Amino acid sequence: MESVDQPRTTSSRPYHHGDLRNAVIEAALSLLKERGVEGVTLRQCAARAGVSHGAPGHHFGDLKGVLTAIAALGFEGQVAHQEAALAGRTDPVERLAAIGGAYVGFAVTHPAHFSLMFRRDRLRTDDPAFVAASGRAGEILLEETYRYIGDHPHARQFRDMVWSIVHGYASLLISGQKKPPENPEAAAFQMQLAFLRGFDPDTLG
Amino acid sequence: MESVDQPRTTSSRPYHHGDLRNAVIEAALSLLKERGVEGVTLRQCAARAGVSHGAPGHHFGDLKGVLTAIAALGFEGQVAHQEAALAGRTDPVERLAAIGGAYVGFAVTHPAHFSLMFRRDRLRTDDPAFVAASGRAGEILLEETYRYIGDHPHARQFRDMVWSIVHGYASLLISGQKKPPENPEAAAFQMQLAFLRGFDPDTLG
DNA sequence: CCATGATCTAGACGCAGTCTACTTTACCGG
DNA sequence: CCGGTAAAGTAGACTGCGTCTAGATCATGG
Repeated sequence: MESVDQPRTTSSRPYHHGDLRNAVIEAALSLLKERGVEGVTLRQCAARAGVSHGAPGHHFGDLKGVLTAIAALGFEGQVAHQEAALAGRTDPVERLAAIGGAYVGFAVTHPAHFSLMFRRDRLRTDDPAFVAASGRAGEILLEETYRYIGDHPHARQFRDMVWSIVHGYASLLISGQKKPPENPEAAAFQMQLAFLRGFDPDTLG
Repeated sequence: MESVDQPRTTSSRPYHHGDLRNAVIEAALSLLKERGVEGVTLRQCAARAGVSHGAPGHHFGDLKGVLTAIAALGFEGQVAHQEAALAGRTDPVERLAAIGGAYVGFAVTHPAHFSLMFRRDRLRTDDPAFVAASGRAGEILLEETYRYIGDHPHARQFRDMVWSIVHGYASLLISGQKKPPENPEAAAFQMQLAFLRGFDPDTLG
């Protein structure tokens, strides 16, 4: 049981790491899971990757660079989770509800990662990879909205309502403001289903 | 134009401040507004209050204590804003929509303060004042929900939907995920109104 | 009037981000 | 094959932070 915070070995380690960028990201992800957003530091990432404290800077510029990179991975993971939840479903209502359920499911399963994704102050929000990943997350919701209500004049407004509900629900659970049910993903799925069945989009305007 | 980060004067300042607790809170609030949550530090609070860097600790224990105190003030301010929005309104639908609008209005007007209120990692969430203030914020929403749908079997579930929508909308605006409309409070009011008019609570269950 | 406790100061410690100068090494054109 | 150049990594310094400690100051009640 060796301490994971120390360099692997001081002897016979090559001067160049070889794949430091990925090693730092790996370290950042483990720190994020174990210690939350504030626990991700450049020096700890360097230690876990077995390099000097300044090394990560050459690949990411600064801490924001690292956090932005793993935030983008967060959006990708969330989208992947959503796409998995869609698999095999054909009913547009169920698909939209499944998207929402997966949104919340990802959030409660990876609370620190989810939080980071919306921590504007800690991210470089104009980073191309981040923009692409977060943009895709919004698109998948819009696509399923169109599948549900077609070319409705207020489709975007409707999407924003759906988005607000699931994002708000996830945020309230994570912040401890609302106590989580046994199965948050299923609860979110049901809530979304209830909303879709009970709400008439033609009311918008 | 003297720097506000420095002690007021080093000469003729009494050894004891007299009202340091309030001075620190005042300093913390200004730092929060100017520099965001991460900009609120014990040392900066001390400097703005004109005392030594260790002095705030005697009144708040640690940084979490200061942040918790101003987070509680945040909930109180939000509730006050909501109650002001209720003034003169009698229609239960409009009242509930106004609560939601004020919820979002407070958030976009005081984004850093709003963010802090839900930053569990930076707060002592079992602090009595914090518990009371945040609890009151949930109650006012529940009260207006009851006024709207009466003693409905799924009143709490309905409240959670309303809460999720406004909280999610506010969060998406603040995190920059959704671009804000001209008047966010009015937009939230309208969205809430649309939701209440278009959604049938009896669908729940 | 004085002792006691609350309040405040000042210094130290460790950890953080970031900057700089320097070392090591990969690689590419000749 | 070789040498120069740029990338990658090291090590130290600097500042700011939270927090702890020992000591100074002062208000207050007995």
